[in-house]
Amino acid sequence: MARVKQYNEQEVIEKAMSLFWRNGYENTSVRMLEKEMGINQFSIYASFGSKHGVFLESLKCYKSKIYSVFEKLQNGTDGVNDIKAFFYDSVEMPTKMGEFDNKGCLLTNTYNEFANSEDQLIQTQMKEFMDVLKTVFIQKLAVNSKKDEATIAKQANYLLLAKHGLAAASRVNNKQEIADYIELTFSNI
Amino acid sequence: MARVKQYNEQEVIEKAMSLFWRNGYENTSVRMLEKEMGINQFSIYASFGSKHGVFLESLKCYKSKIYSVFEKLQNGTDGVNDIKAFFYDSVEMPTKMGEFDNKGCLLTNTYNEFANSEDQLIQTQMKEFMDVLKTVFIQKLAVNSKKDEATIAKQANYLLLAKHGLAAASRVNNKQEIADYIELTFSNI
DNA sequence: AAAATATCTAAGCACTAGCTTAGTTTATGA
DNA sequence: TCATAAACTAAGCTAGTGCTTAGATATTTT
Repeated sequence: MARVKQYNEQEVIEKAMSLFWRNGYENTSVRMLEKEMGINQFSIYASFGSKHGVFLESLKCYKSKIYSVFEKLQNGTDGVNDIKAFFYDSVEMPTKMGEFDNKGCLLTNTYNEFANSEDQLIQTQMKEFMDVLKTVFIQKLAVNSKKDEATIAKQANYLLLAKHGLAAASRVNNKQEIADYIELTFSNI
Repeated sequence: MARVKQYNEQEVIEKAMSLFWRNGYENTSVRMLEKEMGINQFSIYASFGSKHGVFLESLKCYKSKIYSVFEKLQNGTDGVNDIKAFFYDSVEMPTKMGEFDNKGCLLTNTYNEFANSEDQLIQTQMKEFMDVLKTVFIQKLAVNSKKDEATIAKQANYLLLAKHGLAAASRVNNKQEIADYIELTFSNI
């Protein structure tokens, strides 16, 4: 060994995540990452290989941050109400994480931004995330319910799309409008 | 007068609109516009001033194309069902217009893409569009209904956000999923 | 037919993107 | 103590961006 790294990779990735969350992937340049992460481009490429690599690590970092929220959803015993609480949690997450300028959920934002992209890696990760979410929704919808499978499937799809809409909305609309939206969304279930 | 234009501005704008619709504003370059419109960059700038100018004309062109759908919504006499039909029409519009690769509504896509932008002109146009839509929704919700104003306002907001979600969804989901989403969206209105 | 002038072509402008590299600095192990 | 090797700095690379311009081409009016 020789000279030692003057930065902590976990720390700089958190800063990168915050920037990607604020601006999305395409609207974040490596020069911006440089400033935000507080390290030189050389160090970025030495540690993460590419802008894409930084983004993948940022997604990983985000997932670990929201794990508690997702865990709460999974461990809940209140069926559909757990999903509703999850919607509220998703919207409030940025504030709770101290990311006051960030809007919506980084994963859902990414899902939307990469919807028409050819980036298979991100596409696959996002599809996995959505599939897991859908499975949990289906489980929750089945709790204490006499709904048939087809109805549950429809409602799960509905909630998944509503979650997309929420991500788009939380970038534009105010808290009250979002609350109204969530309440009406679940009044249909 | 001297030499005469070898292209029709209306025709080339329709091609530009199609490209912007497919890719969004940022992901469409002037070189791509050149190829799609079939004219040189000089001609693009001579006719429309800037990429931004081409985009504004494309939005105008799109608005005129969807006028019939919007007219149908306004002239309908079936209250909420007119809005529901409008949702279906919006999703099916690209297909009906022969734009099989295009997804969602160009205006809603633009609204989402420019949500966090500093482009005042586009922002204003989009806000106007959304305000008009909201006003119509409110009118429709009041038809043959005893709902109070507050309920109508909430439902109008809800439907506006649902329309956003639909635009995002129509870029990813299939016809059946979208139909399920629309049906559930209106099931409690 | 020729002068006038608008249109078209293609090259190039300044700038930013993601990424690389030559050369310097600094902590380490012998 | 000093060669070694990793980390760092800063400059630069290629390719792509929106936009401009010099010069060739074509159509119209006199």
